[in-house]
Amino acid sequence: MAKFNIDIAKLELAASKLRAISHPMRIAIIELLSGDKHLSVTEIYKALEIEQATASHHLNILKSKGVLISKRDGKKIFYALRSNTLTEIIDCINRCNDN
Amino acid sequence: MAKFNIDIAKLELAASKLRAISHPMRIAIIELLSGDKHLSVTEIYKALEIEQATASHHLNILKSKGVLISKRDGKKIFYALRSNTLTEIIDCINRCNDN
DNA sequence: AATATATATAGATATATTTGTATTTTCACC
DNA sequence: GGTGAAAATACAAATATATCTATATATATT
Repeated sequence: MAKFNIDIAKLELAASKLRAISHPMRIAIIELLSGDKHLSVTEIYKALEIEQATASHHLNILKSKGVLISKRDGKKIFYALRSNTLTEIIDCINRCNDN
Repeated sequence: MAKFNIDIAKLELAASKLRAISHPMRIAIIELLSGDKHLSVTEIYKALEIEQATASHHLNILKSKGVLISKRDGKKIFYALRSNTLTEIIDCINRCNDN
């Protein structure tokens, strides 16, 4: 028995969630959606000036990790933040720029 | 001018900090050091059952991103959390397991 | 200075992530 | 059913990360 009990599964889970938001483009998406905005994939990839497929890929990562939710309306699919605590975490990290 | 002003440098900075803690082993290190503990590299790599070089590598990443501080005492170098807000962030992420 | 211990670094390999291009699916409308 | 728009998926290439083994550096002790 180690002095420190390692729960690999728990660590992987926490890491995978953090990894989901550890990317400049995905942080940009989160910031873009902050303020309870609901935007379509087209609006998002045009605002961020990236390929449609790239946007779709990042949106999928964020959704699969529970950061975003999506709702179809006709041909469009609107993405939004599932909770704004995420925005707060990003803000917090940004504020810690004192190193 | 885009509707959304993108500050790449700021996004990269935030992402790089998040990436620093987005790894199971590095989260384990943070948890191991939480509670204001000061541990040597040897204590850390033995507790986590990883190679010395691997531990050194992760410790360096965490230190260079301002997560950890280190202080030499004789032959040993002790690492500690620079601030425990990091632990709080990890806790918060862990608590959000409701997806 | 020689030796032992603690940590860091280098280099190679393996693995994961990101991105672009092309294709496919889903839906609305005619 | 055919067509066009919106989004997702597949695949390949480029890039980044992680890990191992080996080696180097720093410090203390004799």
